[in-house]
Amino acid sequence: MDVTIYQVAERAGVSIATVSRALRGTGPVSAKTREKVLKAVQELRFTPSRLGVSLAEGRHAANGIVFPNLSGPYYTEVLLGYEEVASELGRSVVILSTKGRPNVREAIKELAGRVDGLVVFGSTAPDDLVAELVATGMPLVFISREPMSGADTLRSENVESARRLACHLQGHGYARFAFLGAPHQPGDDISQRWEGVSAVLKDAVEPVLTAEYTVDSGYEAALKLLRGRTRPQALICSDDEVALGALLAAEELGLAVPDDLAVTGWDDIMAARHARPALTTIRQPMRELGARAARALDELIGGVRATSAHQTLATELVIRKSCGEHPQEDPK
Amino acid sequence: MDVTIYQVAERAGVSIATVSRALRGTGPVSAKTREKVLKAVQELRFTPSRLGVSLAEGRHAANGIVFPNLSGPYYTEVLLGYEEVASELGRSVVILSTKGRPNVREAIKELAGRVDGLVVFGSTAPDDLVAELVATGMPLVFISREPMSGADTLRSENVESARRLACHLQGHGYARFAFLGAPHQPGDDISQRWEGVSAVLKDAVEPVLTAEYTVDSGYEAALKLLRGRTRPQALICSDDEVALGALLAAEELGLAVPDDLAVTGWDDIMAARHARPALTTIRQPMRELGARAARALDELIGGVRATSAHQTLATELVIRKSCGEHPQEDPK
DNA sequence: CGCCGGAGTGTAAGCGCTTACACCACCGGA
DNA sequence: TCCGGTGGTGTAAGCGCTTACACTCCGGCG
Repeated sequence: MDVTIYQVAERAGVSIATVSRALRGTGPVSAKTREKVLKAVQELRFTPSRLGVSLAEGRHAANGIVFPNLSGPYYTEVLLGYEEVASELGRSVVILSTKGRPNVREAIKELAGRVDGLVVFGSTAPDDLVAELVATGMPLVFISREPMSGADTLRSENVESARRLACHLQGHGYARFAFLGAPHQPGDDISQRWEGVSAVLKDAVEPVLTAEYTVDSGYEAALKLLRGRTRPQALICSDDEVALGALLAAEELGLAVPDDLAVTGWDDIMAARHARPALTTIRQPMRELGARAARALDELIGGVRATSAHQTLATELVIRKSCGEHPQEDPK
Repeated sequence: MDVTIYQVAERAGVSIATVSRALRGTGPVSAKTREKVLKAVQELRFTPSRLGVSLAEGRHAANGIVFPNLSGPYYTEVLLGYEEVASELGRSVVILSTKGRPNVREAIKELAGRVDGLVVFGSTAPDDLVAELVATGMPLVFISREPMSGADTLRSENVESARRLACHLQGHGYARFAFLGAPHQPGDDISQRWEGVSAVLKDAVEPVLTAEYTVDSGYEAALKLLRGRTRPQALICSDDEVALGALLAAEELGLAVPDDLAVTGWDDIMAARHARPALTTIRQPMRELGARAARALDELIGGVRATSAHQTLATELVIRKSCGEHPQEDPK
């Protein structure tokens, strides 16, 4: 910007303190003076410098968020919910995508330096960096990470949801299952999903790795798997994108879904509804996740705790065509 | 943050000027002194305050971007390309979504106050606000807005692409068309697409309004249209989401796509590929759009113009199943 | 032997605000 | 009439940096 509070003060014939008070409504200012100030502000098109304000106030009035990428709808939706609430609370949001970035540590620290608090997706920051951040005392919310002290955590429910899904598939009468997902770390969403699925299906389910959580890697993995001798009857995919890839693979191999093969996803992204057959999947409240993160951060920053430090949000099983035609209702 | 340059200076037994010089590499510092400073920095875990640096340097090292929402993949992809390049250039990105926000003007001004430059999607800011922003002299890049002076503009090609699509459909032998799109303003993407389509198809195409650019409104509009007496043979949709809605409507009415009805989209979002029939559509280089915006802004801020102030990016016609089985090749 | 110039460092003036504190009227009550 | 308040305002001290400028050594040169 250009025009400063000094110019306004001079034009209005008052001191800068008075201008500040008139503008922010702190402290008493006579009606006449206020008017003069406002007039000068108008004429000069004065906007207080954010930098000056922040430096003096000692706060950025901004929040950060760190996510791996935005290609799928998952992070996007969370981000959207986050931005909406953050800006309701008067905070701008600064984003950082770590995908394909060489210097994640630096970038995250840099980001931390320009915000009052940070939301971090579990998968994006290595443990030691997390510890370092926590040590600084900065308000922090982690999404999909194991509860820890020194920071809030937030995630949607996985284990029980996975159980429900597995039971539902069992109800269809399938006996051989595969679980398609990239290598996962202890405590992340995927490993929780696996935990739920394998608890129900026991030996009947086999874990299969994919390279990533993308359509292409889902396609590759499914292709390989389905060409094998003992083809599973149902593919439980760790997310919708992998499932879409599996659908593509099945199509290519001439397998009918769901008659020859059932496929399920996770997240209920947009394409899940439009795929044919439409994907049976588990809907995560992604927007809500973002919104809660923003609120939790705000409380952390403000120092008033109204909500719990560690939240788990409920999910919903969305039954469409890809798991079979006549589902018997979920037994449990 | 907590520890300041003064503490570092004291611990290292030097002045703050020397600390600053040692850290930034401006001005001469003896090896011994540098070492002392770095040691103190380590021990104290000092990180320069972004606010202090910015205030002194007179720059934010941050860019803003204003978009309507993130629900579709279009803005998301642009954002992603933007963030990637911006951060390569050493700039953070601050986002602002205008969807459903009451005080857009204030929000945009506030955003403008915390960045060095702004990317704005054409549809989000009213003309007078645009003028106001331009008047401030702030570096500005508008996406999908008519070229103007005082700011860069960037968009992907529409008119010729629309022509190509229309010709392709004509090649299928269709004679009655409808163009599905929300009310558009002069100069925006949709009106350019309509321009291209109607230039080729003339009276054979009828414009049909949708409430928004969403699956639901596409569905509604298509349902109404397809129930009418003279059903069009091909639906040219203004974007993929509308087209997906149209697909749903056709399915509900028992119309086979593409045998009974051809449908096309625009953007080539993820779901376009996975819909069945897969959508014929026009692929925009969304990521590239964002990347270019970031670079243009950087040049604007730096004052070095390497690229043109007004760019138009080429698109690609992606032919899939939804427009018909045996396309004769595009005549033009 | 006196000077010049450059390396190395410190001092202090900003950058644009907020706000504690001091100050000055002026009013009403004793 | 005097005094304690209080509304209204200015002064100045930060907030955490960067950097122009001044200063001090020293080595090298004439």
